[in-house]
Amino acid sequence: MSGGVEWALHCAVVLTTAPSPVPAARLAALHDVSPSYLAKHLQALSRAGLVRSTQGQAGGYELTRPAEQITVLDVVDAVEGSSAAFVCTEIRQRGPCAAPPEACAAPCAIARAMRSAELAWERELRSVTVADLAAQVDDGAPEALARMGAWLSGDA
Amino acid sequence: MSGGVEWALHCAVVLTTAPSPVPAARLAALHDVSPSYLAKHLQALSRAGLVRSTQGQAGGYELTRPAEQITVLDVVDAVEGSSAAFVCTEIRQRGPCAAPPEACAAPCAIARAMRSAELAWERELRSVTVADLAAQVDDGAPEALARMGAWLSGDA
DNA sequence: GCCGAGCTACTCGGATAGTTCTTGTCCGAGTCAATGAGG
DNA sequence: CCTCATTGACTCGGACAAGAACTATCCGAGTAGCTCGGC
Repeated sequence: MSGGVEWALHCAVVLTTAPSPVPAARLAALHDVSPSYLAKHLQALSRAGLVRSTQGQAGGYELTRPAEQITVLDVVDAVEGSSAAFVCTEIRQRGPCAAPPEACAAPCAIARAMRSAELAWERELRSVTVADLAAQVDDGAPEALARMGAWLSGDA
Repeated sequence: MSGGVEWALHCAVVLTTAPSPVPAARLAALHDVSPSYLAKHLQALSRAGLVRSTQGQAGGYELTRPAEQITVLDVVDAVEGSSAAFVCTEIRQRGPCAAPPEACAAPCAIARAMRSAELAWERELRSVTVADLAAQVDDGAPEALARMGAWLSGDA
């Protein structure tokens, strides 16, 4: 899985506390990661409609919806692409013992099992929102999130 | 996800019906895939202890356990490697607002959410055995599996 | 003091190289079965 | 007819290239705010 998913999720969590737009460069400085590369992933979030971008001075990124309405799956799909990890190439229809096409209306048993597992994975990620993550962070280290929000808004 | 997982699963299912060892070349011919590349994945299965390999004439691969004792997760882990897809790089400990190391004994909320999803995925794959897959194939197309087994053992 | 045109500086967005991982291929080491000679 | 050494061919196993995807970077298009002159 792409490592940018982790960055995007952390950005989404800290954006929860920022009242005004935050530039990508500042988000990168907060996490000490490559600014240019982080920008790429933030663009993916923007294309998916999770964040809104404003240009010019005092511009940056901000969430478009309340954090309670953004699931972890939304962020992962935005960065990774929503395509399934396992793709069935229908090899049962190939070779000397190929199954007739009319018998292949339904996906094969292997594809069904893999799809079922992916659905379980998605269901789990859909059950956690960015707001939940922020609440857990605040439970573990109170005021840490607030300090980050203040740092993003104000001083260097 | 690696495409070889599909090949390995199909091979495991058809090996259910073969009483004697089957060479990799014949498995490749049955599915009309690259023999050399399929051999690579069968070696992975062998390293994981799912299949036994015998050399020389009349050699080939055969399952080491009853198909009821081989889960889909076993095959996927053997081919893909059992490492987690999401790896937390602990970026919370970096940057100007870094969390103190003593507060990071437990994994962060993001890593927990991703891990939980992966566990759900693994649980689903662990609940399906190769025997289940074979039974479903036989339900959908009766005798198709038997025909494949006969082709593997005997004629060209 | 108020308004507006111009300007500057800052922002995002997509197009551009480098590196790692997956895909695909090949040939050598080892082994089993068949074969033929000998007893 | 039985035994056994030899041969042969077939098997796996790991080492070797090609392509794609991820990682990392840069510069141009566009915009918001600030500045300065005019009214």
